[in-house]
Amino acid sequence: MSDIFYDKEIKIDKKSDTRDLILQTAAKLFRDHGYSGTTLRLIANNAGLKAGSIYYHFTSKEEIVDEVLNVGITSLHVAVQEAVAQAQNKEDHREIIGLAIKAHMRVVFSKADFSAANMRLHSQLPDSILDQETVRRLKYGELWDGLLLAARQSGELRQDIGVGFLRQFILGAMNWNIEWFDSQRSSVDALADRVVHLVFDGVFLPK
Amino acid sequence: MSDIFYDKEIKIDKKSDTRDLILQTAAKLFRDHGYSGTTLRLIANNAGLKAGSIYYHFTSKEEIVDEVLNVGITSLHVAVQEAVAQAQNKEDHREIIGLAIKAHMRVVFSKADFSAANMRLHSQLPDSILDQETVRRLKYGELWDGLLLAARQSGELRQDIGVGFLRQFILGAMNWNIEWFDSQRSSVDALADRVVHLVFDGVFLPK
Amino acid sequence: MSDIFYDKEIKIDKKSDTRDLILQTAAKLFRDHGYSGTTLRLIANNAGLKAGSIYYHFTSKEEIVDEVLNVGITSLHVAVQEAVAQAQNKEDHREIIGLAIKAHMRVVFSKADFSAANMRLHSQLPDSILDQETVRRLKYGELWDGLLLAARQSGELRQDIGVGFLRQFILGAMNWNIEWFDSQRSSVDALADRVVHLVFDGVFLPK
Amino acid sequence: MSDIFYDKEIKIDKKSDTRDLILQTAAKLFRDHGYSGTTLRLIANNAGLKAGSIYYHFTSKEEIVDEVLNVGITSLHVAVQEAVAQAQNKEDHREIIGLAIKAHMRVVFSKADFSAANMRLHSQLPDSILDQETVRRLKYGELWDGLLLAARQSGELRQDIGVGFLRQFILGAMNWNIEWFDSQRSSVDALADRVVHLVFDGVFLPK
DNA sequence: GATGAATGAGGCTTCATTCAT
DNA sequence: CATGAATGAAGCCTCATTCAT
Repeated sequence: MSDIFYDKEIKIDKKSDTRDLILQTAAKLFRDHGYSGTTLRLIANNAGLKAGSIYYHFTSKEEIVDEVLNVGITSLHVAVQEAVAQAQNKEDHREIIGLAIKAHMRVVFSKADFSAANMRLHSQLPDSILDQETVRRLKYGELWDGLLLAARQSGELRQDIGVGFLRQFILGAMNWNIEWFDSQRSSVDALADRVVHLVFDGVFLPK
Repeated sequence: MSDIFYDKEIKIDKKSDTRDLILQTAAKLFRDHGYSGTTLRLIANNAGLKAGSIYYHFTSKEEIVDEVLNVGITSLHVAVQEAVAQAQNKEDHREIIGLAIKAHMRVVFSKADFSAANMRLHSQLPDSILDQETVRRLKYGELWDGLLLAARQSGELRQDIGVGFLRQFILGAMNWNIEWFDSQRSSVDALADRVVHLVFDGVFLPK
Repeated sequence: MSDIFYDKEIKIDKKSDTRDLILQTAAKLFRDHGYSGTTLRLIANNAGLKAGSIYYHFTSKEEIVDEVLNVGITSLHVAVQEAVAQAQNKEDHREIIGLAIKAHMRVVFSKADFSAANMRLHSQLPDSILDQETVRRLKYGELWDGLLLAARQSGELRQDIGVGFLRQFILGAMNWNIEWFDSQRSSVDALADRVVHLVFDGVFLPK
Repeated sequence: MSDIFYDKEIKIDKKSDTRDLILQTAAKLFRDHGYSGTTLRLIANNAGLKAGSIYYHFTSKEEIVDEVLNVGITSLHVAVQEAVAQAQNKEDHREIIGLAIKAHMRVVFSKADFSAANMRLHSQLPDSILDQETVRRLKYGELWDGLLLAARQSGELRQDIGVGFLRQFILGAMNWNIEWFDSQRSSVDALADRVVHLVFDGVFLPK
């Protein structure tokens, strides 16, 4: 995906327009129909092409998923990293982690669907892709673990539950929304605020 | 699924043994490989049959998924209902909802995989099945909404967030574990305890 | 190929009829159109099937070629071996090798086309098959080398040319006929007699 | 093929360099992979072009094969004719035919592969090409028949076998070597000498 | 009840070919 | 001259499904 982060240039690369279009289309379809449920014909038709034409841009279906997954997790990684960097100097871990959650959720619900596809496809992937994807996921996990560890050491975070489990809890609270939330009709930012609130303080009022 | 809940009857129906075996096998495979990724031949072979034989017991692949999904959500519904019933007279909403969470999670990780399949398959279903499944899901949601509404009205629950959203938050916290938790190696009950803890009180200590 | 050598039984194996039919059809087509030029659809149609049905009997196109090649070279090996065995006690190497040549040619032009396919396909095979086929060919070559070595040691054979080259010369003289000879219109035995004659004594009269 | 025989002209046609390159590349690939096994993309890549570019020089794949075949048989025809011409005045038919055989073999193993491709491709050709190619082959056959007829009438050649069959025997002895002989590692001239020897006098010593 | 055998539809992929640039 | 990009047809193969046995 060559132009997902560009800001000013109107067109960096005319040539890769179709390639990017295929990726965007594929991401959306993968997100909605799963790996096997997304056929190349489906991708092609939705991108205004014939199935065979895809092979001018990609060598296989697997190459497409792999790139979709990669863009998805990379977008998340970069966005969370940037969000965190802005609040790095502060010592308020609630704020840092809150910004991370909001960044993650904003990306997951952004137009391209890459990140949503990534979060959803994992269990359906063919073995040939799983390995690379797992590595990328681990790295993203480490980013979160760093944040959580710092917060824990500062004493603000609950101590009785392991960092790994805390990370999974937060991921679940964020990603499950893909299953039901309609970002066309409601504000993702408002959703993210509520997620932050519940993740931080729970559903029950303190006694 | 004809015999998943019976206790005392020694055999309801000898004939349906194979049918149940097919369903159990299918549930596990659906859970792991998704809808399109699970072929009838795969189900048949794993059940010790040939593909054609399945059609003596079911009329189509869709009938199989539909029943798997139905058993899955029904098991959840029944289990949660029973768990709640035992604590119904008490006024402690923390306990009631805690029991509900544990019941849900125990079923999701139970051997048969029906409930896990249900939670995972939703996005990959063909349209022909979606409607019935959506109805069943709604009913299960209402069960939870009842619990949450009572707790909210009692004043124990956070008031500033809608019941529907609270439900989704809890579902996310419970179901995401399917994606990573290995129930062969760790205790589901211990996992459930931590989920209850975090869902109730959040990851941060009260200030 | 399960029944290529049976004599009396009318049907050994009803089940493998289709399988054998596919092989026979494939052999003929491979012989005439080469490896890539022979499509599964072509094989299927000529065998009265639809393309997909072939996969009930074989797992891939390569499995089909491999078996065709195997039957082809095995038929040759067995036929030549038997022919030689009958004249083994004699010391007349002209007769032994003459019988070998006639046996090879009779098999190459027999109805099934397996041997003809084998002789022709070699250069077009995918790498995945080449290895096994090469092994089989080498064994067949060794059979001939044995015959030629014996004849050479007896003093009857020309000494100034290596056995390996003699073998290739004889193979060429026999197999080239596949390219032009029409076994429907002329006698293969008469052809074989002339081949024996020329191979043994050359085209020029002794001076 | 526009410049395969020129000696003196420095450049007939600069433009046709690429055309010739394509033909040379195609000849080699056709020889090794057969007709269907040789794709235009393969030819293009090996010639340092993109597939589409070939269509500036040729109107179709068939035109390419046709020209490759034509160059192949023409090279043979010319080479044999020239070889024979030099010895025409002599009455020694052994020498004349020996020179013809050596000329044929030298061309078949020469770098360009056109003749080798011709000898090998025959059985895999699409109908649309077969007719023209057959005509060319017949003419080449007549050249040989002339030589053989003269030798036969002089009494030197074996009389009991038809000229047509003698021709096929000699062609087989020459062409089969394409299947196994590695001209990079051994001398084609030495090979040709042995072929001449065996073709003329056979594998057995005269009794 | 179950299986062997077959099929039509459709999946991923390759190919010869076209054509605007 | 050459290429980038696309296409329709076809290639190999898999799948849900059928049905006689």
